Amino acid sequence: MTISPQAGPTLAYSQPTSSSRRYFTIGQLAKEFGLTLRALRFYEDRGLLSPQREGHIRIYRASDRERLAVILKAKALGFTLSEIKALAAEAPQAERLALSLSAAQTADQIAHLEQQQAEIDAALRELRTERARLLATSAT
Amino acid sequence: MTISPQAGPTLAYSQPTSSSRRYFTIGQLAKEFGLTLRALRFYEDRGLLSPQREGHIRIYRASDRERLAVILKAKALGFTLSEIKALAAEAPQAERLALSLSAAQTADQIAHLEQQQAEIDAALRELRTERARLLATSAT
DNA sequence: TTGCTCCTCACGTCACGTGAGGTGGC
DNA sequence: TTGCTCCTCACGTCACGTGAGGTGGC
Repeated sequence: MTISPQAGPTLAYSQPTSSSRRYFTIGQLAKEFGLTLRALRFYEDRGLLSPQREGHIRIYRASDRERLAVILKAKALGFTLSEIKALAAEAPQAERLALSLSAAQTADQIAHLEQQQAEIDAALRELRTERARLLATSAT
Repeated sequence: MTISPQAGPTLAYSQPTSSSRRYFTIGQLAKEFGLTLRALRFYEDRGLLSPQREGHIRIYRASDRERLAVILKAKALGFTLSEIKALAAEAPQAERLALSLSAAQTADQIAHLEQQQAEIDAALRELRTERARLLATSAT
């Protein structure tokens, strides 16, 4: 969950300890990351993951698992899946599993989230006032 | 944009001054509230508005306009359209254009928004750290 | 045979956006 | 005739949820 220590404009997960296994089923990854099978298949459909196949069955490698971690990290930062796909595509060859964020892109996303934050703050202020009013009224 | 001064668990817009006109076209309401025609038709499709018709053309009355204001107010508080529909249906007969919010519902919505706020706050913290790192790196 | 995990459609949800193709009145 | 506003489909977008119907191996 930490930003990678490498220099340069990249975000990445540090290698988790439990990745000693070489291959993962869709069920294993879903459980580990708290996702549904549908979500994992959807990420594949959107071109964000491309596990190998053994017949019809998906086989995820350690690199797929790392990439998934990066995807979820970026989602937590508020990027859409298509933005994530683009950011991953821009990443330098040596860091195919990371995201490439420029200072400008980072600033854009900050502005975007600050906007949402302001809307939620305004709603919360009103709702708290309203709740106080309701409680005061019912107590009377 | 203020909570109605009436006693009781209701939220409503105060009557705006420009409602001297008795009827409105969809275009007039869209412009006034900063919505698209599609949005207004969509609210109708979801059963939140039911303007009259003159042939095929929608005719909105002052009461429709007030109801729209309530809908947008509730949306700003983070309620979904189906929640808004339910809240409007629960409102007492005499306040058909208002929303009926209980203290419990208000508390639920506050909790919901606080959850979102926490996620956005966490994302913002990371993005600001990352931006600072990017700027420091590029300055070196 | 049951139970578990995996698979591929494919429609549903949320709140609209975006044409396509057409009408009515100044 | 042009321009404006209105209309009804109906598919697209976003990130999946949710069955339906079927397979493979212990």
